[in-house]
Amino acid sequence: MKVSDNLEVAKNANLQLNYYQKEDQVLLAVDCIIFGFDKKDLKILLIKRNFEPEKGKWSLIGGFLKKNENLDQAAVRVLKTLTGLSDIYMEQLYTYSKVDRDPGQRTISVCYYALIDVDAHNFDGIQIDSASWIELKNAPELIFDHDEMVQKAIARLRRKAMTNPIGFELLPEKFTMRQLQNLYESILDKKLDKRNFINKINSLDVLVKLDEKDMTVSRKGAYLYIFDKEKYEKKVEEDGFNFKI
Amino acid sequence: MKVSDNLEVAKNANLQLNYYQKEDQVLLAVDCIIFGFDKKDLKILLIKRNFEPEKGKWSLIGGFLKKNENLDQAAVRVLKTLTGLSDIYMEQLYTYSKVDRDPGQRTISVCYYALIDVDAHNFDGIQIDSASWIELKNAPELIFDHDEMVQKAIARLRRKAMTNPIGFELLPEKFTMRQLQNLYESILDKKLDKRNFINKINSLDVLVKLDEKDMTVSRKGAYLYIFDKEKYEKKVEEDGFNFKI
DNA sequence: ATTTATAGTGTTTAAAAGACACTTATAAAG
DNA sequence: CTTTATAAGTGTCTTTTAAACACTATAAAT
Repeated sequence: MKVSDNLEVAKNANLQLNYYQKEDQVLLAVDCIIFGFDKKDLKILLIKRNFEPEKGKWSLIGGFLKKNENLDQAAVRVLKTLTGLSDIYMEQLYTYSKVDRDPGQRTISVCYYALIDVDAHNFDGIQIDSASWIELKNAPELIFDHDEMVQKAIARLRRKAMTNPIGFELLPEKFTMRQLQNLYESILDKKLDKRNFINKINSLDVLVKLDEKDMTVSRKGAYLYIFDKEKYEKKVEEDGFNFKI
Repeated sequence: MKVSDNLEVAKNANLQLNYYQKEDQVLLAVDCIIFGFDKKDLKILLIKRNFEPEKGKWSLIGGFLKKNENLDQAAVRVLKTLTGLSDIYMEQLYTYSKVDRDPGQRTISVCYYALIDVDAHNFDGIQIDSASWIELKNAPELIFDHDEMVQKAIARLRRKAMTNPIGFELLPEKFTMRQLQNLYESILDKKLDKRNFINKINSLDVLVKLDEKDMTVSRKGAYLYIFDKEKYEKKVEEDGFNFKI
């Protein structure tokens, strides 16, 4: 008895239970672009694959959707399993489906991106030795269509960071104006005018300036700020406020 | 011999061929939100399901991904099969995956939206009697998570139409300024100032004003315009031009 | 010739974005 | 203690873009 016959038997028996007959099933992968910001540079977390196919090459982290979870949960699980991190900003990006995108097996990949404050989370939790933070600019070639995914994630991050307060997810809770500006300069990949940037940010009126200073950055030190999420949400709700940089 | 046993045998035999062992497979559906613009109103194409589950209820059109095609191709095929239309603007929107979203069977749905000029395409091609163009504002409740999909599609269309020349996909090749304004008013669901709108559009400098007039709209008649796609693309390439309404 | 319905047309004001340079606070060095 | 070095902090003017606003023009129908 051949494998295919056996599958047919199983399928046919199973189908009595289902409405959608004879449709093809596929493997659903979840791949994650993990962005981190480290003082001056935007980085992504990559791994050197220690399994086939494409063993030894650089890749995004990923996993497979399980029957009893939705995609958001799968993305959270993948991130948690491989980095130990939880309670992280994640967002679905796009679904990739080229027929031969994965030479191992027909696989569709739903891509997510995550934003992490590299400093605040100690990375003892990283479950894989082969994972490294790599500057976006120096990123190596990745397997499959992962480069395409990263490009789309950067475009999304760029757009989204200009219209939503997600940049703060990449910063420590307390940050200086210069850090915030550095972050936006990294995301947009261009220099911004310091005075215009600060005026802009202040006009949004969603930061709280602390008395505390960060003395590591200069002789003079720089005041620390925090993002006032409650205030932001209240403004959105009450005045239809639009975060816009 | 139970079905599950049989499946296990088949699976195990099969796995020698595959890299990714013991991962769950799922059904991948493709659902389409089809937008049409009919003189004054933004509409979507809906069907009354004549099959289980949820037979008799309103739904988006959809189908299932096949082994030998990617998602874009599946979306094109679904649209073609059910409406006879091809060469239509389509774009992937989002992937929906709630565990119990489809009571029939565990199904993940990748959602697309399409933009159609209702007038230009004669709908003799429509393959299903049960399909109807329904004004967005009067749309009935849809099955599963289809309402959520439509909401997201509207949001996407709104954003995208403000920053890309996709609105023209919803209009006849030749259109009046008023039609274009009506379209944007429908998409944004708010009134726009006629003079400001025309000034804005003219400043973009991507329309060609024809000598021809549409005499059906008023005694005076209204000049017809066409979108100059070549000019637009040249501007984008050469000057980094940004379509922005 | 008059009516009627919609097309077509500019200017002024307000708001937002962009360009631009000097002073200040503090720690470290001497 | 004085000097020095370093990045922080701060405002104004100009340009561009968005928004408010109302009358005239055209052609068909009567």
